[in-house]
Amino acid sequence: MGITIQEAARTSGLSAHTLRYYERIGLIHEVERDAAGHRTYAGSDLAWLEFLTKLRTTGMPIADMCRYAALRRQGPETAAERRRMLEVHRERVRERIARLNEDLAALDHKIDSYHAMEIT
Amino acid sequence: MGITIQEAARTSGLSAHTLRYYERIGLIHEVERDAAGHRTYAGSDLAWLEFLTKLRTTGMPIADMCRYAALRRQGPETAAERRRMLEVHRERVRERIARLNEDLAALDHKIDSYHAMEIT
DNA sequence: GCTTGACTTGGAGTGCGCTCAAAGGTGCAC
DNA sequence: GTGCACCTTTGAGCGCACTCCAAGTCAAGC
Repeated sequence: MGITIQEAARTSGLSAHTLRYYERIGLIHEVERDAAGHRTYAGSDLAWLEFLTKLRTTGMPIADMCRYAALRRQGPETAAERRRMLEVHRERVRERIARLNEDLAALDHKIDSYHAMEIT
Repeated sequence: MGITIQEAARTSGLSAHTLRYYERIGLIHEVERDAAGHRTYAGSDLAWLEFLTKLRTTGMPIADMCRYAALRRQGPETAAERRRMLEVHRERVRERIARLNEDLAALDHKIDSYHAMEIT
């Protein structure tokens, strides 16, 4: 029961290096070990990793993710605080998407002007 | 004619440090100097900076921006290549927005589940 | 003339998020 | 039982994009 670090790396899209690093800084809680001392990742670990990578790709700093992970380990009484963290983060993501859309429009405009240059 | 580096910093949203850094690495071409050797930024410099910051905030690496800047200095015969660079970049930006929207939806879902926890 | 303050330079330092190196343990195939 | 692949650890190193420092220049105000 539980998959190796290489399999977990392939599944999560992170490197084995990064998985160990995440555990070291407390982002992932103590992964189970087999008799040889090798890590074996459970389904719950993979689900958590998937959520973590969503936070990462949406730009949450590692430090905030650590804070979230610490709250999660403290138990259900921290649920409201975790929710607030996510809400604040969501707002930032929304702003970033809005900003990206604006800049994308400017980029479109610029590219159009290059096309115009080539035609004339 | 031309504004000081501090004013250019305020206008562009970059720091004076960063403006000098950008010039050093060739992102901005030799800014005019006054009698004292101080930089004086022209309107065209500010327009270029504004465009550069759009490239940055949309995630273009500095190295690519340098390449774009170098092509631009070479003159109009590089227009097609610059356009292609922007088109490639635009595609990446579109993908990133799409990915962010997906992750935003997942975040919404997660926040909803926290709300559900609190109600029950 | 002296202070003040904003500017100049080259090079070193910083923070983030990994990424790798070195040295060693474990278990399976032959 | 030897080789090999794959795992372990601690701690150092890296790439990016700045960011700052030290030492110096210059113009204006008193």
